[in-house]
Amino acid sequence: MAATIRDVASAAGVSASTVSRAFTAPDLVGEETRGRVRDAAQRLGYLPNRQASGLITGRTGNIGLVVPDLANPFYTEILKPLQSRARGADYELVLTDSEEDPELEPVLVRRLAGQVDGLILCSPRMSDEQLADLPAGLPIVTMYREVPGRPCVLVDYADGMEQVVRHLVALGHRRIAYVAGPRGSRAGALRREGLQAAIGRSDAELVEIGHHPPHFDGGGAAADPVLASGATAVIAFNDLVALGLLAMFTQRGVRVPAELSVVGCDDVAITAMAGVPLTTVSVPFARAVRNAVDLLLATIAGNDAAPRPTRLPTHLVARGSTGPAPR
Amino acid sequence: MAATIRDVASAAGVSASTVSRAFTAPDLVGEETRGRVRDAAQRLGYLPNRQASGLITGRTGNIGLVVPDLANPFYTEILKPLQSRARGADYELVLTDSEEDPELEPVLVRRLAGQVDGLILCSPRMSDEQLADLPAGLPIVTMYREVPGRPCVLVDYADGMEQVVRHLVALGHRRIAYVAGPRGSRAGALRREGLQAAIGRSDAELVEIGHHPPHFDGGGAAADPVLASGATAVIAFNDLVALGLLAMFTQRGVRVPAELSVVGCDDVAITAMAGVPLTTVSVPFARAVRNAVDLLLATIAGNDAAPRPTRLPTHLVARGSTGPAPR
DNA sequence: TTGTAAGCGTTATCAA
DNA sequence: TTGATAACGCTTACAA
Repeated sequence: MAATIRDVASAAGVSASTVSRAFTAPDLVGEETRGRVRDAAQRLGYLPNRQASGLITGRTGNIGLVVPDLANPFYTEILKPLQSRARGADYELVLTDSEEDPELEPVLVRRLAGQVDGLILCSPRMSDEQLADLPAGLPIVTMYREVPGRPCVLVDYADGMEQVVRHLVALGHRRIAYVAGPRGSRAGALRREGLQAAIGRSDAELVEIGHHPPHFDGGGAAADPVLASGATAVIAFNDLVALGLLAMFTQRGVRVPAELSVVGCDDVAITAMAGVPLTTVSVPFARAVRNAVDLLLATIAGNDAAPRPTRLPTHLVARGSTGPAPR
Repeated sequence: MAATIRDVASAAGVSASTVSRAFTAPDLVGEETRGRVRDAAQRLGYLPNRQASGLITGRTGNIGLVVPDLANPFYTEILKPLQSRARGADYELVLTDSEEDPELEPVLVRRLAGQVDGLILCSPRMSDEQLADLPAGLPIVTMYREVPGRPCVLVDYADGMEQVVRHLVALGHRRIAYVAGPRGSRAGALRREGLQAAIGRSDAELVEIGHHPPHFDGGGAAADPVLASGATAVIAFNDLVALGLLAMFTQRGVRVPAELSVVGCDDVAITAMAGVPLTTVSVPFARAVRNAVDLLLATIAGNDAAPRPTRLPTHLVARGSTGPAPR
């Protein structure tokens, strides 16, 4: 059995309370005593039992993450920085996949509620009502979704789209296709708005190709409609769709970017590894997740700052998939 | 505040123990009573406090996962099936990145020990001694690494390499290059052994290109040596390296597979999305992780089966990056 | 079938 | 600066 606080106490010849204090409030303990306690603990391999301390302090030492789909690189991209920052603050990370199911999400949140000190909801799919109905006392930070009264971290997709349009127009493109993502997507709505606004300010025109699944195959399915549209450039909902387009264009013998330019969105790690390196809108994943964790920790600590959402800039990364419009 | 077992008890007009039993051993409770308790619990939104029950049962309801690098798709690939299976068994998943640090791993394991009922160690980097020194009472299953006395899930890389060699030889390749991974890699050792054995049985020869980092950039760096080697086919340590090779070959104007065939290893999701779809050795990720979870749950339950490691088959997936050897 | 009471390992309060 | 003691919310003998 693992050593308990009492084992350490008797080994060090002090009471359990002193051992407890030696770890949680060292300055309340005499220097010499503290040394003895530390030694005894070391010798016995004592580690405080988090369940027991949590029972009384009400803290678990865990933070939870809920994402719609762990198979989507967009969501796994944040894992490394998130885990790292959590550990830095001495928290463990509890991971949950909501299977893109809006109804499952609130259930998962409630289930996790007792086992974490706070939650990061990444692109939650649940309705605004469900989001508002979440236990008020539970610290929650959302990413990529705005929730009134809760801290959230957003990225400026609209501006990213503006940059894309400027880039394409500068290259001479005047007819630009857009492959939309799933119908209900909030991120999609933001991108489209930004896109339409930017197009409106330019002398180019936008051809909407319609909604497609946000995966590689979705891009494959959209390729022929894009070719039929007569556009010289296409902007995809996200990088995976762009990669799907790219693959199908190759299959059709359409050269990128000589005949057609392709732009993705998000800049997940693999975009740079594609056959034709993808021009895309870069989301500052590491920064976003750092912000989210910091906001969450502040909320857990009771510093209810951040009434305004944090909005992070995006920027265009021009790689090999875009070039001058063909004449 | 969240409702406690006492709140439910008084709401249902029974004692706390009855409420407890109604959830943990329903058949010990009268039907009518059970109904009243359930109703009251529902009404109050009661969820048992895991810390409190864990304190007495000694269970946490968590299983931990330790991986070397959360930014590596090879490790994120298992997340979805792992999380899913864990949830199916009513466990939460606690995620940890060991930063490829052999010394950090045992520390993390010990830290997690108190907070999980068992651990899955994915490709642990620590030494055999450190592995053997881990707390004996802690249920642990390793993936991709054999540990005497512990259940582990392995995949048959040697046979995968055998299949690759047969495939390439059948296509007429007689001079085959191998780009090795990091020097200490155990997976690499297995692959190389299988490779050498298979080459030995064939009439082809193997050109070893030397050790490279197991990432996209490692592949880029290996590309020129491969070209200089005169090989007509190259097998890479893993898919990322293969993708790096592919990209650099494209840059050098070398056509794949017309002039050179390329083979990866693992079949992470992105291989099928590369510009030239990659021929690779497929690791049955979902099956492997299901096995690992099942072994872990059995070990937690005290069914110390599985003295023998589970060894899963791999299979070659021939895609577009391999073709007949040039004359 | 149900209730009473003890105790899991810790922290917090209070007194010394 | 330290120690007794009472919680925290739950499960589990044991008794009824």
